[in-house]
Order: sequence, then C-alpha cells, then structure tokens
Amino acid sequence: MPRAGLNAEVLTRSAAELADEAGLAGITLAALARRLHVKAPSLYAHVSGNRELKQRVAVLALAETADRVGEAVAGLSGRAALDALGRAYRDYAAAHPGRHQATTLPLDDDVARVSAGPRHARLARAVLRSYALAEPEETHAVRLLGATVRGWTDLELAGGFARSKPDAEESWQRVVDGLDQLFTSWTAPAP
Amino acid sequence: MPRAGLNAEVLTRSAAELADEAGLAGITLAALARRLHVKAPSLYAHVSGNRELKQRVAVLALAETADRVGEAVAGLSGRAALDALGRAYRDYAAAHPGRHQATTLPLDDDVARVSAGPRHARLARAVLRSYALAEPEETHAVRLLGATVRGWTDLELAGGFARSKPDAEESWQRVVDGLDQLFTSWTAPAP
DNA sequence: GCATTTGCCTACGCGCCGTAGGTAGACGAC
DNA sequence: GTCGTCTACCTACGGCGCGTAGGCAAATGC
Repeated sequence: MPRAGLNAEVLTRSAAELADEAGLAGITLAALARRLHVKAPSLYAHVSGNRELKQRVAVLALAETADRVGEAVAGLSGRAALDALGRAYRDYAAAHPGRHQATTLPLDDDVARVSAGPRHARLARAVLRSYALAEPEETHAVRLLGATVRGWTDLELAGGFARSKPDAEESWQRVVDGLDQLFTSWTAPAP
Repeated sequence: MPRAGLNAEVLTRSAAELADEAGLAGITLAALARRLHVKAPSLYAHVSGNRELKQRVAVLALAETADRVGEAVAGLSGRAALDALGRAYRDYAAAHPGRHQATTLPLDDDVARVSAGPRHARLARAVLRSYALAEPEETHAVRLLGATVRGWTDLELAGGFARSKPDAEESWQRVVDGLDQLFTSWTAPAP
C-alpha cells in the first residue's frame, strides 16, 4: 500500500472543506478518512481526535479571516475602512460557512494563544485609529465594532435578513454610516 | 412498573437543563433518558428525535428571553430601554448558556413560525420607538441593535472580554451610550 | 370486566469515536 | 544492497449515541 502523505496540515485543510460542505458537525474523523481514502484510525497518528481537529480548523479560519481583513482594510481609513472590514468578515462567512462556524468555538487557552485572535483585535484598532479615540474609549469602540460585525455576520448567515423587506446590503450601508457617525462623534463619558 | 408521566413539555424542560449544564451538544436522548430514569427508546413516543428536541429547546429559550426582555423594557424608553434590553439578553445567556446556544440554531420554517422570533423583532422596534425613526430607517436600526446585542452576548459568553482590561460592564455602559447617541441623531441617508 | 389505547420496555443494527497491536513502506548505516 | 529502525497505515475491537421493531403492562372507555 502506498502512503497517503498525510500530516496535520493536510488534515486540517481537508476538515475545513468538510465543514464548509456539511457544517461544523460534519467534521468527523470517519468522513475525513473517507475523503482522504484512508481508514479512520490512521488519522490518530496526526491529530489527537475530533476536538483537536475542530480547534485546528478554528485556528485556520481565524488566520484566513485575519489575512483577508488585513488586505481589505489596507490603505483605507474612516468609513471606507469600516465597510471593508465588515465586508471581509461577511464575505468570508458566506464563502466558508463551516469555517466561520468553527470560529465561534471556545478555544483552549494554549490554542487561543497561538491563534490569530489578537491580530483581529489589532486590525479593529487600526481601523479605528483614524477616529483618534483616547483610551479606554478606543477599547470600548473596538468591542462595539467587534460585537456588531460578529452579530451581523451570524444573523445574515442564519438567514435572519433574508425574509424581511429591506435588502441586507442596504441595511449594511446604513449601519456603516451609523458606526462611522458614532465613532466620529464619540465622546468621553459624562462625568 | 409505574409510569413516569412524560410528555414533550417535560422532555423539553429537562433537555434545557441538560443544555445549561453540558452545552448544546449535551442534549442527547441517552442523557435525557438517564436524567428521567427511563430508557432512551421511551422518549421517541414524545419527540421524533434529537433534532426535534433541540428545536424545542430553542423555541423555549426564545420564548423565555422574549418574556424577560418584555418585562425588562416595560415602561422604559430611550437609553434606559436600550440598557434594559441588552441586559436582559446578557443576563439570560449568562444564566442559561445552553439555552442561549440553542437560540442560535437555524430553525425549520414551520418551527420558526410558531417561535417567539417575531416577538423579539417587535420588542426591538418598541424600544426604538422613542427615537421616532421613519421607515425604512427604523428597520435598519432594529437590525443594528439586534446584531450588536447578539454579538456582544456571544463574545461575552465566550469569554472574549474576560481576559482584557476594562471591565465588560464598563464597556457595555459606553456601548449603550453610543447606541443611544447614534439613534438620537440618526439621519436619513445622504442623497 | 373486557377491549383498546398508550407508555415504557428489551433487543437490535448502524455509525462514529478512540485504543491496541500488527505490518509494510521509507530511510539511514555500513 | 541488506539490515535495522522508524513511521505511516492497517485490522480488530469495545463503547456509546441514534433510531426502529416489537412486546407487555398500566391506564382508559364502555
């Protein structure tokens, strides 16, 4: 029998494709083995099990989104940067629903440490830089932006906007307008 | 053997407790049967299977949150209503993480129709009424509010704010300030 | 008190998980 | 080149959750 040339990297990429086709729950050692024309127990030589596999997909997805967001916002500031950042997240989730779902898994601490999570925070901060908010206000703004983009993406992916009237895209533009306006006039807390 | 007095209602409540203790994936016919001191196949007399069980928990959770939010915002308007609405969601998710998670399941169309989903939309609309936005701007604002609250809740539950410096509560207050300010000065789109 | 309905049971087959232990391909030593 | 050694992949197995089939006994109707 020839060797299949497996390793954790190949398994992770294949598992990510599986997730995009069949959802996060579709990440299964058995399904992965079928896809790679290998028997399931062989996979345990490369990953410790189902849990690790999913975490690896999550880490991959976080890195890929960070890459895309980074490219999307490069050279932009203000409203255009907000739009580009949100759009990058939305587009990635639409193109790779399974990976996006993996993104919402709670990561083990040691995994989280090597993930692109902090990069996402830095990207949001970079986008907000043009609004020149002083700390701790910038952190509050980063959190608002993060929550809104994430919530929007999840709702859109779940079809929450598909059945009601105004187009999701139209609403998105107004939301970006709103956030831009808000960050522009963001003030320190009332005493 | 005495009868256990099971029905779909009892099963759903028990499954919801199970979810809060062990996560959404902890909703298992086998675990539910153990908890009810019954054998697993007996449960199929009351629910069609695992999928229906989870959907029932989701419907229950949606109804419970809508109840809480409704009580929380009663008699309030403006910033206080925004704060109360968000807090009701956050508190519910913190107290019932499994049920909250169930809330994010995509529901079958017929299940969605009998769920409290529309009630949530009406509550958001009611909270925004005091800002007197004309359509379609109110719808955009409802979506922004929904996305932000949902994203915030998920991030907080996932521990996203626990490891970094400013308190989640402090940020939340500033976010509510921001949303209040935004909705107050919300304008029609530039031509 | 008997028939029917209904609730819970045992028995079973399937699929996925993860472990144990075996075998054969790749690879360096000489 | 042949001989270990390592490593990649294998078969075999036990465990558990799902869901179906079919049986018996408790509740219910007449």
